Amino acid sequence: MPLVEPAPNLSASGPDAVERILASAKDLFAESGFDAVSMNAIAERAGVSKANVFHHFKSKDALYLEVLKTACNESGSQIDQLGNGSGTLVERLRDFSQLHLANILQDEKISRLIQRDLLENGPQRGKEFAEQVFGQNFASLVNILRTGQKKGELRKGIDPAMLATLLIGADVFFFQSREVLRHFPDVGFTDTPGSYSRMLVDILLHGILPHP
Amino acid sequence: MPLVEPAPNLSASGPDAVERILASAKDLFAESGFDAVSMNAIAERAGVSKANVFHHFKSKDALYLEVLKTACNESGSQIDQLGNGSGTLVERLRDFSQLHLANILQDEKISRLIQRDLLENGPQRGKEFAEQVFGQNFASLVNILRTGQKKGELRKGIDPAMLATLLIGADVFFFQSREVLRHFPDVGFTDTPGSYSRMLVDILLHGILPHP
DNA sequence: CGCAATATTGACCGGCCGGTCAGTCAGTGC
DNA sequence: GCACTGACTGACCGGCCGGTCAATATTGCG
Repeated sequence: MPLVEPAPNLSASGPDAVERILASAKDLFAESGFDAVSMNAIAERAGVSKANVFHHFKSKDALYLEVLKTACNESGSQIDQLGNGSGTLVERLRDFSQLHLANILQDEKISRLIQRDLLENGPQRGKEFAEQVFGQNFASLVNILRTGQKKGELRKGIDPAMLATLLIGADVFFFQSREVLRHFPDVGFTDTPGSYSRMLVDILLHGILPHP
Repeated sequence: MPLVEPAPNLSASGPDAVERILASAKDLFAESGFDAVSMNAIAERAGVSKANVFHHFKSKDALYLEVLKTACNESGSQIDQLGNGSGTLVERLRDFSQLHLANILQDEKISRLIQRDLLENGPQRGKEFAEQVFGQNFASLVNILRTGQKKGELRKGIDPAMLATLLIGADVFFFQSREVLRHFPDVGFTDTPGSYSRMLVDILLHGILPHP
């Protein structure tokens, strides 16, 4: 694919070469995917020679995995504050929804990278992500919901895992489909994630039927 | 006389070579993405020579666009029945949710293909898809919701476009995240899309708070 | 049948790919 | 000065890439 890249924003000097290589690789992999990015391109963007990239990372796969690993760590540490929330379940849901969407949008590159990797590496990678990256966060979200449900703050018929899936899925879908949604004349929330999040929680809390 | 090719599931004879090429390309592009698939691989899978592929399609891009075009047509014609639904808005929502998810899951390849293309071709492709593929379906879904709202079947504060986004997004997220969700011990609906769909509509209709 | 149009092919091209290698260079301890 | 180390480089490799082409098989039609 052509995909002309803009000016290589990473100049030759600056942080360590290794960091520059990792940053370039993250950007390029997130933009265009593993196969579409050449080691040459990564080296050029980082301002080093291709051979130097191979000096620091023993193969393209190793570099990719390193990029993915750091991306996952960054992504994972973001939502740790989730458990700290106090107040009613409703308040915590509002906070979570807002914070979660903001985190996704904040580092687009990481989100795209993970999304792309899941798409390309199928079920096996799905399992790895589930167990090593998202598992804890999802489980703790489910636990919060389940506790709230036992205290009567949540309707009995609700499956907490289903609700958690919906909360996360709505944000992920918003992120990845923004460029499509933007062109639907009926959609007015593409550029105001805050209002999207508010409407989401409102619907989840009260439903869409009249006379709540 | 092309002797019988060993492994590929599409043997040499059968439908026209063009159709075999399109089918192979669709499978491979959906599996691995544009850049990761070589014309040689497509040709082998289709049981023809690479040169023959170039005889029928003037370039790799042209072949890809053709695949995408047919995939979009298939995908688009599926949801046409949406407008036919009669009965209350609630019934129509149930039907739509069930049908929509089933359609996504039915031809996984098409879904993956479109998802991948949106990821790789950015905003420009997003606009094309919005205008040429999904626009009508989305607009008609929004119209159904808006009409129901005017008749009082839908709470007043609800944004119909938001609800439509949520309906579609929940299904899309379910499809693309199944391989992750499957490994969360709390999640029990990964292999029963019907129950997912039911729970989704239930939450959307009645909300999650007690005493509806 | 003959004959043109089409379908199909293997051989081939320049170019880029991931990766290797011999070697340069700056720093450091002795 | 000297030996050693690790960062770094340009040149190079075999192999595959998308794409071309002349030649051949196959078909359809008068």
